[in-house]
Amino acid sequence: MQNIRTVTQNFDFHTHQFLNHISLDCVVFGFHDNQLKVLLIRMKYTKEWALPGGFVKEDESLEVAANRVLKDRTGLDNIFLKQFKVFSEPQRSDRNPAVKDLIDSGSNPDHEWFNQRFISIGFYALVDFSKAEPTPDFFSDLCAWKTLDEINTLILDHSQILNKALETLRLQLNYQPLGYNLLADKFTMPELQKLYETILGKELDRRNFQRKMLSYGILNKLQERKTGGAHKAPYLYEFNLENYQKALQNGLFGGW
Amino acid sequence: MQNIRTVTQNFDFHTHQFLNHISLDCVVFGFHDNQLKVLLIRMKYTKEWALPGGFVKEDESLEVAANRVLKDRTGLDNIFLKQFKVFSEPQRSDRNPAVKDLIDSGSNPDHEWFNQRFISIGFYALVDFSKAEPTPDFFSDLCAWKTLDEINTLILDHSQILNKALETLRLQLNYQPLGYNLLADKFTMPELQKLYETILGKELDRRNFQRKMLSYGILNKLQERKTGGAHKAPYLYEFNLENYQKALQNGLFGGW
DNA sequence: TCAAAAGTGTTTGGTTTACACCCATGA
DNA sequence: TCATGGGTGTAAACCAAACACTTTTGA
Repeated sequence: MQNIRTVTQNFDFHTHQFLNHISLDCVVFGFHDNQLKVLLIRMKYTKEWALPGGFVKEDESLEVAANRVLKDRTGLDNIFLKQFKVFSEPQRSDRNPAVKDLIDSGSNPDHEWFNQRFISIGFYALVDFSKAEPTPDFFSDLCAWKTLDEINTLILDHSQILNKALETLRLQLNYQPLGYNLLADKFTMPELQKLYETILGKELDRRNFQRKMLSYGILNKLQERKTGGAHKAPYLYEFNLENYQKALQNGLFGGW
Repeated sequence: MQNIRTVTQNFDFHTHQFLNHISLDCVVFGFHDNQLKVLLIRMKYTKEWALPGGFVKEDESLEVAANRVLKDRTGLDNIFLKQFKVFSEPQRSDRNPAVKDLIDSGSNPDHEWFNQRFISIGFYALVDFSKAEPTPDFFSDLCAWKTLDEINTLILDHSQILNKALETLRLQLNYQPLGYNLLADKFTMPELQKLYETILGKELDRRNFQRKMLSYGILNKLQERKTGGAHKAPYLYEFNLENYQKALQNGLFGGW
């Protein structure tokens, strides 16, 4: 197995002037094939899976840093993202012994950087699956979408971070424009419903869902239909963003 | 005006081993005289008002640190507290020039500590007003409850932090045991209603409020009444904590 | 004794739920 | 041609909003 120096040879954290002790991790959600997906990276040498993350430069806010990280991982600008929790257990960033050896081995000038204690700010991000181009970072050899049931162990406390993000998504469903940011510009009612069902983890009545959604006045029904499916062609809709934002101020009430 | 050395003479941040760049600020809410109150401290020399806050020791999680800070400010243990947002604008902890002079003056060994960039994790806390004993910290000469309309300018971005806490409180009203933590063990229905009205910033119908609250099954009606008021003596209630917690899992729905 | 606060109940109208029928499409 | 998914409609149950009357209390 290669020395970690190879891994970090072009990445001197001290000269890059990142703030000590502070990292951020992003739970990037996408929606494809009627399934919720999460963007993960695979570490180069240990082949462990992890959430994409990064550090904060001296002149960046957390939000700017997270946008930079996400731009690197997806190629997208202006991604919708929200802080949801800071993970700060003192032992949370302790690596397991094998990985620690890897980091400490040789005369890697950055091993102290990695072995310091980090608190990590968790962000969740919503992206249009079809527009993102998953790109690994310097420490990973792969960046890919995974459905929730494809995800097993993640490094450190990343599983916990992911779970908290999911819980947050569920709670914020009526307060954040999740549909707008996760779906393509034009989408069908069944697609929107599947998104809701996936996030909520339960099935909803097709007809009542449609009635309620339309009653909010946040959708524009298009004349166009989505063809190519194996059955009756459903209408396409787009969000009326102005009304959507306004409606979210008070929450889309009624409970699902 | 005294040298800042006097202020920090017993408080060497380097030997106390706090993490660099990380601070926390607490918005402590209490409810008294049918009004929502916030705990503030007054800085010793500048007499500016601020949110109580602190720093994180090397072996503490944020939550442990926040509990320590709150124990110091109120004398209470096991306070209900929640992170709500990290404030991380690069310039947010820049002091105004006059205060900066104060900190830099003399050969104060800690002035570098104060002049570094901090990101601050915002916590809101809910306490039983009657049990808290406001106590200033090393940098303040006064710690006191303030109603919202008594609060003018706060230092740094503390006004922004306070506003965000209030917004969070409003959004979490149906998901967190606000009543349980803000009211005394026994309380009247009108008191509970006033709490809701204060947080929501609008009036509610007395009769509908009572019916809905009782329908949740989270209150135990006591035989006791609260005497001493100028009018008909209202019944006292207490929370059925088990049912309350259970009900909050799904949110107390219906919207107010 | 009376104004103000508190306890209790009813009517009304809207919303949610549950369910049925018809249409379109590719296998 | 038929199984499947999609569009649209309706009756019943439920819940929330608006509102009235009575009781208790200290000033």
